[in-house]
Amino acid sequence: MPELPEVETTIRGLRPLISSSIVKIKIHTPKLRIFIPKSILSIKELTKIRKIERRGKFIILHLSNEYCIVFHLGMSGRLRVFFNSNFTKKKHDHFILSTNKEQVLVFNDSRRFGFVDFGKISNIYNKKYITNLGIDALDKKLTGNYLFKKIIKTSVQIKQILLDQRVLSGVGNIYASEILFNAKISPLRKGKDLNIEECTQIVFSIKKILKKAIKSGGSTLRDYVSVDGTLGNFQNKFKVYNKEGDKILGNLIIKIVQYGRSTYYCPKIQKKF
DNA sequence: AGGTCTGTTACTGA
DNA sequence: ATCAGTAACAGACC
Repeated sequence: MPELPEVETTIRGLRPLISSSIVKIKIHTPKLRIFIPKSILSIKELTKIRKIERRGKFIILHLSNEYCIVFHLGMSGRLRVFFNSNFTKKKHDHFILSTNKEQVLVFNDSRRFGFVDFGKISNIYNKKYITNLGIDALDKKLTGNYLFKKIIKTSVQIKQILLDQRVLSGVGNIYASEILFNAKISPLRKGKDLNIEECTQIVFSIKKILKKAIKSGGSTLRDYVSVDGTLGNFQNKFKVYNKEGDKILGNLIIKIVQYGRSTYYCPKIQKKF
């Protein structure tokens, strides 16, 4: 589930690490979606964490030496920060970083679809997983006109387009349904059939829903928690996700499968034609 | 026991 | 080249 709001909540929780220095790194499980580079163990003691950046669903810790550590949370990845004295290693704690301020940063990921990467900043920015990213969903440069131009020729359905990180980055399966409900656009509409006004509405809804979700600390399904262990709240504000059979003003919410993923929507409110 | 799940990539065949 | 469908990754949950 970690989509943009959960990743952004995580980043905000990591702020106390800024200007801390790394004193120890421990890899417990090298084999995640990609292997954790062994070179990460060569980080010199007292290298500083300079700043923390989000790109779509990626988290980048910039270090003082032109290197950086990248995290992707996949489906079940979580980053937690503990004080030394409060920390005991748990199941699926794959990567642990300790600082000179008695902080412990822990990457836990039961399904191991996430990853930890490390390298020179310039090399990381040239990696495919970064260069392929479309404009960040919360970037001011994401406009209705951008979306319109990007999808003008495609017959892919809009739900799938929103999940395509190459078009825009940050939206995942849950928020895609919520966004399209908010925009009153059917998930089945094809990209090339959407006009500029509809694209503008969709972009408006993307920003509105994602910002609202960030304010709620993201959504907690199963066991997502933020860096300090607090739960997200936005799942209580879902209008359609996981609401199959519910009614909104008498209109039924249904579940369909698109591209192998579930989509929830209200056909009465989100008309196809 | 079997189906489902929040992300992403790679492969197939049309 | 583009698109839809499927499988893969690995574990938890129902």
